[in-house]
Amino acid sequence: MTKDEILEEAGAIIRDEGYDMLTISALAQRLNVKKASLYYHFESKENLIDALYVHFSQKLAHMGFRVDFSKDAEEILFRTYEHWRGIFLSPELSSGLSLIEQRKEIDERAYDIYNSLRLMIRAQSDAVMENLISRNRFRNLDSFLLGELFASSSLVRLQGEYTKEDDEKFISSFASLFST
Amino acid sequence: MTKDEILEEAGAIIRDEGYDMLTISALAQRLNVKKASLYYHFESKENLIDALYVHFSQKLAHMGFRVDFSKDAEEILFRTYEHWRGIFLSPELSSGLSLIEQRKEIDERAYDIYNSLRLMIRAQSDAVMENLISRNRFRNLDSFLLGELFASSSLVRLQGEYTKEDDEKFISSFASLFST
Amino acid sequence: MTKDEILEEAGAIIRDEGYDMLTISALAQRLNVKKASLYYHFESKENLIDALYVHFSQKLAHMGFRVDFSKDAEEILFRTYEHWRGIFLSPELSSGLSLIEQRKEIDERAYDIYNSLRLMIRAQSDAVMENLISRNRFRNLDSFLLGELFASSSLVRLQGEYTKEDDEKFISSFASLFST
Amino acid sequence: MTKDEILEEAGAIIRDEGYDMLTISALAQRLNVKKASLYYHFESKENLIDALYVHFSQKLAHMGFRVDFSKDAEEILFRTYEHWRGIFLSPELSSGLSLIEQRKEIDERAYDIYNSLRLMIRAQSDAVMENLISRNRFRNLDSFLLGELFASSSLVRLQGEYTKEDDEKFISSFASLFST
DNA sequence: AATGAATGAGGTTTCATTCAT
DNA sequence: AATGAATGAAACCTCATTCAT
Repeated sequence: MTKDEILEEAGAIIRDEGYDMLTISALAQRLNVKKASLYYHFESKENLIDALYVHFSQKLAHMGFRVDFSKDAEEILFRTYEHWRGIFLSPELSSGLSLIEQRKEIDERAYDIYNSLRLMIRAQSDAVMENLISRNRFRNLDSFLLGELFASSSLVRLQGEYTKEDDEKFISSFASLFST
Repeated sequence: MTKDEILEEAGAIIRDEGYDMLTISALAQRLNVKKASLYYHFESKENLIDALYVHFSQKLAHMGFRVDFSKDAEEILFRTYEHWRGIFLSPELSSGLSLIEQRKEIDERAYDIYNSLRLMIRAQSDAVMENLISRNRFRNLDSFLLGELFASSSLVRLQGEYTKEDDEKFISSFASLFST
Repeated sequence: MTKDEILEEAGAIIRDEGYDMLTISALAQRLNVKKASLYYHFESKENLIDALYVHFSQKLAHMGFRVDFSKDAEEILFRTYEHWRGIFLSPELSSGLSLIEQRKEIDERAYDIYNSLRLMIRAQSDAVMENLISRNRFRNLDSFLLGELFASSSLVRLQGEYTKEDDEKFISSFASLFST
Repeated sequence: MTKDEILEEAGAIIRDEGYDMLTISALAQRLNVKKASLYYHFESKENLIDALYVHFSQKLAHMGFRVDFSKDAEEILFRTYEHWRGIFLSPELSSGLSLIEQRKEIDERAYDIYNSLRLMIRAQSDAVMENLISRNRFRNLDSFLLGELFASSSLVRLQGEYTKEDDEKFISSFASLFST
């Protein structure tokens, strides 16, 4: 049993059953290990949770963002959205996001990560808008405003339950709204 | 001590310290009452939490929405946003929102309320957009799309830490982007 | 079950089995009570131990000292010694003394009580010597020195295992050594 | 790491933090070694504690007692006292004494050592008194009683916090009290 | 309407110990 | 000679709950 395996399982509990259900007992049981064994790897539960934040934080930081800007506007928006969707739905990251979501109002560590994720998405959205405008695919509008509109709408969609079709319709509408 | 006082204090704990810190002991202590006394008012903790959801749900339902559509577009958007802001920041509702936020991925009751709040905001946003378009204050665009853009951006803003000035700048930009 | 009963039993464990054997589990078992019940009466184990020191301290303070100085020297010394013996052997106080003995080098609370007990005995010893000298029953010697000799010898005896006969022989020898 | 180093450190824990704080974990930590390593040197904790008693016992046995009886009474008493003081204050022995002190009422091994130490001091005290009397430096009094008085007073002093000056004053008073 | 007293279950953590390496 | 990894038992403590008063 490695630290990472423990963290992965801890994340799964938080995602599936809620932060308050993450107990050392439950964690040990799911890992087929005795409670005391966990204390060989982590000094305390608090310590483990801390590692959980760091773990997720690092994974997030490793999510590179590359978009092929030679495609048309709708395609670019779609790929951007898909990139973010990949973050929110990846089994690797979903548990971290669930932790953040549940704790962001309570725990500063969670809030900080939540914030930096939000800012990252916003920055990428802004960059895409600027590019689309500079390449004349979008009309010459306030790229900062478009960035916020696209980022926020995407964020809300990613946290809700939308069908892929509906997402596509939204992106297509968004693209045509601002296209040249 | 009334049921409402208990619920209010329970909400405060959830908002200030987190859902997992809502314990009968903590609640009793904050109310200067003995633990056993709480069982006179609520059959169980589960019961109390249930009442908490109902309590918040009812308060939400009582938030009427009236906008004076004779004003100009920016003013209408601003008042709409302020209405939502009132919900998110009111001391009465903030603890309920915190509960919803923390539990919406775990507890169906929370998810349902979260969803209906989201849909309510969305519906109001749509209605405003339709009205602005029908009154020729906004160009004849897809009201459903504009509704989503405004609602989502507002939602994200309301959950983050934006200054009033920044909010105003956003609304003004939004208005001028789609104005006739 | 009262606080005093708990403290009494806790003292018994310390006396009979040692300070390190005073556990909440053992205590509950001896009291025919569940562990959790003890936490209704004391916030924590530390808290309970604190109460134990106070409990013993108060009992000590209530030990009045009265000697009839009309008797002869040997009788007075003997009664004084018996008074101290009463402290060390009384079932009520013995457990407290055992706690003090075991912890006086480690725990300041214990050291303070130990010290005040030692000083009390010394002060009574001094007073007896002064009286015996002033009444011409003892020769005109350094009462302060005699006080220390009698107090120290008594203290050592009370902590060891001496027979009553041996104690009496000691006191009689001591009396005749300094008598007029 | 040798057995002796382990015992030394174990003694230090007992002296500084108390018998109940002597744990394998704490011991390993202070020795910058992993817990499991200690089991290479000692079969069990009980075993180690046993060794601790033996260790101390042997050290005690090696404390030779020699006094130059050609000196005057005060000097002889002083040297005797200093010899005992050396035992109680030596860094080598202090931790063993602390162990004995804490456990003498609980653990027979501790009680036996405590007793033999007490008897050794008493025997030495008696011998000194006999010698002083036989050499006419002390009056012809009950050497057995004087032995007890000096031994007990010294013992109490050595366990308390007396200044060197005060000790000297006591010895000088004691000497003049019984001198020819 | 409130509480004193108790409890079973389960929480986090520490303990001494083992064993393969 | 030492350690990484694990564990059963037991430590302290908190939880929601009950019930007679």
